[in-house]
Amino acid sequence: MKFQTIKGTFDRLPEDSAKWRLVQDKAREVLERFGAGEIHTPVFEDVGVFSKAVGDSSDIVRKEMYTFTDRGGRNLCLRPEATAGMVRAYLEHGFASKPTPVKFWTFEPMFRGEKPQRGRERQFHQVGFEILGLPDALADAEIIDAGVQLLSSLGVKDYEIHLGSVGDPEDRAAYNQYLRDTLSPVLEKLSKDSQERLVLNPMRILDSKEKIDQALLLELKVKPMLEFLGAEAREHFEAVQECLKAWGIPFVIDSSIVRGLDYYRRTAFEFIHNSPEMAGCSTILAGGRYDGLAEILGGQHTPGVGWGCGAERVILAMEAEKITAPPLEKPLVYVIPLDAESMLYAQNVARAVRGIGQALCAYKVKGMGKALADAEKFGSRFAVIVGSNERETGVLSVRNVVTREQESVPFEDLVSWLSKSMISS
RNA sequence: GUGGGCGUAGCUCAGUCGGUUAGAGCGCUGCUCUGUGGAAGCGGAGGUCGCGGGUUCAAGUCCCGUCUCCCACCCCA
Repeated sequence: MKFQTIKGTFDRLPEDSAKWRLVQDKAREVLERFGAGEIHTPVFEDVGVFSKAVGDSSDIVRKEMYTFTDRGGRNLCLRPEATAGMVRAYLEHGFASKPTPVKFWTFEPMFRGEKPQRGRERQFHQVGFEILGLPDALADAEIIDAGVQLLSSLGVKDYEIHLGSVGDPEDRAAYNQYLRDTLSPVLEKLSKDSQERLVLNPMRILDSKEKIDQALLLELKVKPMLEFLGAEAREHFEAVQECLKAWGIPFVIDSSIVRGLDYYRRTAFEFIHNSPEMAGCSTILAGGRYDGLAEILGGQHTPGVGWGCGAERVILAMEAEKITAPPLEKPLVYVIPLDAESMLYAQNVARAVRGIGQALCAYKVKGMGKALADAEKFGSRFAVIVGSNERETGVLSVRNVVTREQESVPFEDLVSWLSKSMISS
């Protein structure tokens, strides 16, 4: 084979479509009930939209973005995440003058040059939901509720909501300073990765997988971020929890939640799936608050909260929980021409049926047995047999593929006959 | 980006100690078979044994490199 999909990408085949369609349909249904409008931003944008929003120090910008220059010399990139583009669109189209809040939902591919693994592709797909214009904790809670509703509508149950807060920028700065002050004296005792983290992003040391790091954190009794929240951030964090409790949404406080994207403020959360098959890709939905992002993009201050939900991962989670999607529509009829002379007539039958449903017609004349077997292989409900008798009389032989009952139906009555049988079954 | 595992037909897999023309089942397809069911029988198509080099009289098999996918990291949805 000369060509194949490039690393980290995959073909989504017809046999995969039922699950994908379910995810997309439920996202639309659930999120539009929250009042979200469907939005689609371009897959490529000015690289600045993401490098500014996500942060130059983030791994996504530093080593995972697909950037390129077009023929006009423009510096572009394939979008690595959804939020920045949606905020850019919000600003560009003057959504600030629309009633507040503005809610967007989307379902789009994202691109990151990561090393592929299960549940981790270079082109992956996210459902996104954003609420723009509301600084209130109520919006944070609502957006988490929307995530819960989406997963519940898909039948996904075996997960936990981890809730944390990264505070306001000054809280985070103070905490990072605290970490540097506390850990610098013992720099040599940290793992090599964490020594780098201490310079670049000290908070990442907290969720290091290295035992020596964790032991050291314990030994030094390093305080969690949550103890550094300012009064307002703390109040906000507690208000979010109050809402969730009031709505009976279970969650666990997780002070180790660290965002890879710099624009997050205050609330940060992750929905983490429990099944062992999801090890390594257990975060199926994640998000938080990003007040300040609009200003970074050159707009006026616009608070916002949102999340992204990885479609590939949710589908893996559904498979782990043995959830199946409803099958896609099967052919209503399979038309069988019995001789070469009936071919056109048979096609006419199929064309008529397509007014109300899916119709297939055989392209070759085969033995009756083979043809009926084909009707079943294609999954059709009825086989319509067209031979010389049928052509001469205009009365078709319609056979139920499952029950094998057969009756004669005049061509002109076929569509209404089929409609009736669809209702009665 | 680092470390490890895998790779033979569309799918699931066999292939001995390195030995002649690389096999099976399923699937696809043709015929037996021009008016009623998935059968059966007999055929056919489909492979650069992931790719490239090396060792050897001889490589699917041994060695090296490389790519993919998978696993653990990094990181993330």
